[in-house]
Amino acid sequence: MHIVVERRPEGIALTDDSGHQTLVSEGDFSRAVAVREAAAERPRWVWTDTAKWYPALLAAGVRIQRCHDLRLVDGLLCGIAGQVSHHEWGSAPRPALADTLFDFVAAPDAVTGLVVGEVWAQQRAAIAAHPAPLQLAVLAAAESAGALAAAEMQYAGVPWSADAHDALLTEALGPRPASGQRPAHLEALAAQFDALLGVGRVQIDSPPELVKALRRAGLEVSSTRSSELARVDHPAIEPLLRYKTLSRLHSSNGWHWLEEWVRHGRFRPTFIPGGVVTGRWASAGGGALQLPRQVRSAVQADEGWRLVVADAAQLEPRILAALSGDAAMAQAGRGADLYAGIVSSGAVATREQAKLGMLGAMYGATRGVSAQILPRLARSFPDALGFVERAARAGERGERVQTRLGRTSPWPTERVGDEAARGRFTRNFVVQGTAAEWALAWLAGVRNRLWNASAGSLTEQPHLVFFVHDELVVHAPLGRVGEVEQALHDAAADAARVVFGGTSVTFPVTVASVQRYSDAK
DNA sequence: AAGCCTAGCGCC
DNA sequence: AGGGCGCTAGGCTT
Repeated sequence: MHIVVERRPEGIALTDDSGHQTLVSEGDFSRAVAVREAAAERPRWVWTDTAKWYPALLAAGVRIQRCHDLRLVDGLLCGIAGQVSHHEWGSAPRPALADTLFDFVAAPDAVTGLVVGEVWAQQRAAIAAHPAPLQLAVLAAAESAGALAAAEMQYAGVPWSADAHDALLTEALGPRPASGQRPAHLEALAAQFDALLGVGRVQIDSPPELVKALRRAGLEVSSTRSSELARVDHPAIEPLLRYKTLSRLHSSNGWHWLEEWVRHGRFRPTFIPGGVVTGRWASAGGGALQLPRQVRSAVQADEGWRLVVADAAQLEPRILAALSGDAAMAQAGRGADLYAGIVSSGAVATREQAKLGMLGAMYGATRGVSAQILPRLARSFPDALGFVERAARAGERGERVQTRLGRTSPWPTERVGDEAARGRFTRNFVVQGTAAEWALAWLAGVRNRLWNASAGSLTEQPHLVFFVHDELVVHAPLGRVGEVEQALHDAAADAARVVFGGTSVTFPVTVASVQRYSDAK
């Protein structure tokens, strides 16, 4: 079922696939479709799937402040129960659920007894029955708020200068070639590589052929990975590595990408809340969460606007400090740079060691420099390191682990012999997943503050345009940059309270207001 | 031709 | 090195 939403002078018109039409006022629309919580002043829309319904509403100029997304909460609850959902939320939804938005509008009196009402009641009961109902309710609300923000960000789009993008491509690759042709700079590098390697023409784009050619030239390589090639001492390697970097730019974010994904000065990726098992978002279309630094100078605010770019500093180690209640690590994080604080504590000698060691602790490093540093960190921060160790042991025993707000890791696969891998996964899950919760709370807090400060069209006000795990970008009119910066700081402080219910760990965010994304850091 | 897999690399 | 992703190209199978 697809519903077309149109805003008209007399109200909001909804038309379904069969041409059946309903007309409601904006106020009635909200009241009819939303299930109003008894104690809440603001209506909360309860619907099957934000990603399915909200885009049409946004296109019609309707903004929704709060919702409960049945699909996403179903995912949370099924994850906790260790089960697979019996609902069909995908492309072929169960008719009774898929049609409910329209049913609510068409029959606003019949609130009780409708399927959406039933599923919602079941979900509320399941949350209430959970050992930590308050945390889980927060998670459900945050997940749902994220879904609203995701749809709004796609609607608004990332402001993108196609001219600047084209210019940087031309600078790096040479003029745009005819379709299917290799850009001049790539052509030159490939020729240079062939000449220096001296074994004839090499199919440089084919890893197996490339390995064979390198070995023919007497180089001991087992792959074409850049990190392995970089260790090889041969004059042909430098142009090869340069070729690989530029070829990557060309194929992943070149002219073809630009034509495919940027329209009318906006890049509109689909954000997928909860798309990753840990609760992180995924994306689809244009590789939004892998936007290379190389092209970020093409992300440019509109005339008279700014990009307010905010980044949570050392989010994951701070999350670990709060999760574990490690007072020494909380102390190390009192300043703007937690890694510098670890150095000041005397645990390690350099910031690089602090960073490497903490990443190793959270990812489960077993070898190399990172693993060597671990014992020293464990002496200085036994609670933090003990916390991830316990999560790892649980995973190795085949158990599941939880984030702070209750998102639960999946049951491990049956394969024998992968205990160590399971331990690394659960070790990281608790930190990455709780960091995702903090970021979601931050995002929702920023969104609420922007909402409360604005009326009217979404894109005429300061609005979120981009979110990558621990970083937010708001597109804001020049005159409102100050309040947006404040909102980003305030929401970060709130997020710590929302997720941890109070912690001595601080979560500083760096904020930069810039014309181009690339100028943010 | 379409779908799946792997290698490799971009991001956090 | 070690966690989580998406995407592209090449190369395979169907």
